[in-house]
Amino acid sequence: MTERREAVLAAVLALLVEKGAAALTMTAVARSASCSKETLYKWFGDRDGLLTETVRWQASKVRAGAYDRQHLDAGALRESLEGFAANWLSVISSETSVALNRVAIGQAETLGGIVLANGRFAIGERLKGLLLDARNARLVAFDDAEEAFRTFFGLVGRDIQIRLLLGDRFTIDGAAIADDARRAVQQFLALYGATKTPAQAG
Amino acid sequence: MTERREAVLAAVLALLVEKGAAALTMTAVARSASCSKETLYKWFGDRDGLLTETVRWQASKVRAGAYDRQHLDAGALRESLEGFAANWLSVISSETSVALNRVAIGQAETLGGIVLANGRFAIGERLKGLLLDARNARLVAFDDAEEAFRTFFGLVGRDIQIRLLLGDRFTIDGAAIADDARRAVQQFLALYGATKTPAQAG
DNA sequence: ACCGAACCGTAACGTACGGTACGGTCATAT
DNA sequence: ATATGACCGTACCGTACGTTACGGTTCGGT
Repeated sequence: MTERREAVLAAVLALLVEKGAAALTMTAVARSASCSKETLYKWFGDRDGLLTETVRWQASKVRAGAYDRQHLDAGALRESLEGFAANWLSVISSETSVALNRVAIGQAETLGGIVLANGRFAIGERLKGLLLDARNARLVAFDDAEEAFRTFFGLVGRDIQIRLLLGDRFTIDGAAIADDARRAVQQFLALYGATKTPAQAG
Repeated sequence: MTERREAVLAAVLALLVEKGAAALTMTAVARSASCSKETLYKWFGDRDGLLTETVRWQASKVRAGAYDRQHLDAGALRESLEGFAANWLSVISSETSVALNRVAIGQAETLGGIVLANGRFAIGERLKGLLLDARNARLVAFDDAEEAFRTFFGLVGRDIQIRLLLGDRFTIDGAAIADDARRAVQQFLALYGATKTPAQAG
């Protein structure tokens, strides 16, 4: 991935965020990236290839949220879960993510799988690892890690992503994300925590 | 709303579900509905009007899930919540809803608001009514009905809608919906129920 | 100095689609 | 019987966009 290539993809992303998918014409990309259309086609094949490359590139930047596998006690678990939750919330509420998910949904056949693999399923695998470790440490109890993760996913994301995708003006700043993450983890541990925590939440 | 009009909107919906938004050309609609393009433009103004009308029409069909306000005890509450949950799950997992949400997301400026108003916010208002009644009856405890509803929303929907929107092949039959609804309500009541229910779930 | 590759800017091409126009048909009303 | 109007099918128009082609420029290698 050369630097010039990344500049082009960054231009695609910027256009997507600012003007929406409809305005993302090859001409607009070429002008915005100060490159010729011929170069775009030589590098990316066609419009679909350019979009695919952009989605992949952005997805590769989102990777984050590994947790510390050492000494997993209740506090470390909570902290790791909150880290996952806050990171995930900041991703899905970012303008970039919203714009990219919009185009991926518009071309679910070709792009949806990429976004799913790098988003929902990537975080699922990482989080399930944490959950299984936590279960081994008798910190949580569940039968099915996948189901436990899906509940966590729901408690964290709630209605945020669909509202943003559907155009609801909706700003959520860092403090709100931190609060949301804490609440979601609190609720998750109330449901799955092996140590009895008060069921009251919200 | 005349019958012929509905037939046209039904054709739009069918095209949307079968072929996707990209194949939804005015010519295709006219052919599929066995009407002329001129009629389409006379009736609906332009393509956007046709889409808007279709979204509105479908939204008007989704209204459901009023609950029985009489004698709200723990059993009736659980039953009503499960009814909401199952209804909501069946809606968002239907091919029609997926297709319609896809186009609405693709045109979030014009269509997203309609879908939000008739989906997320409509069910929110109805469910908050139930939750407030339940709180009056000392069946649940929360400070903010909106927040409680959003948690319910997350526990019910989890990752289903985003996965379907992004093209994940994902069938969920009536039995699975019923199971999911029961689990979600169980978890919700574990978090918000005033009567102490076992926090164990999943 | 010169070559070739890569690239830029722009023009051009083909096509597909939104929107309009028009002739023909059928039903209803007078 | 005839007129009116709604509607169908199709042809047509203008435009926008994906894609290709081409002339000019820059730049590293020899």
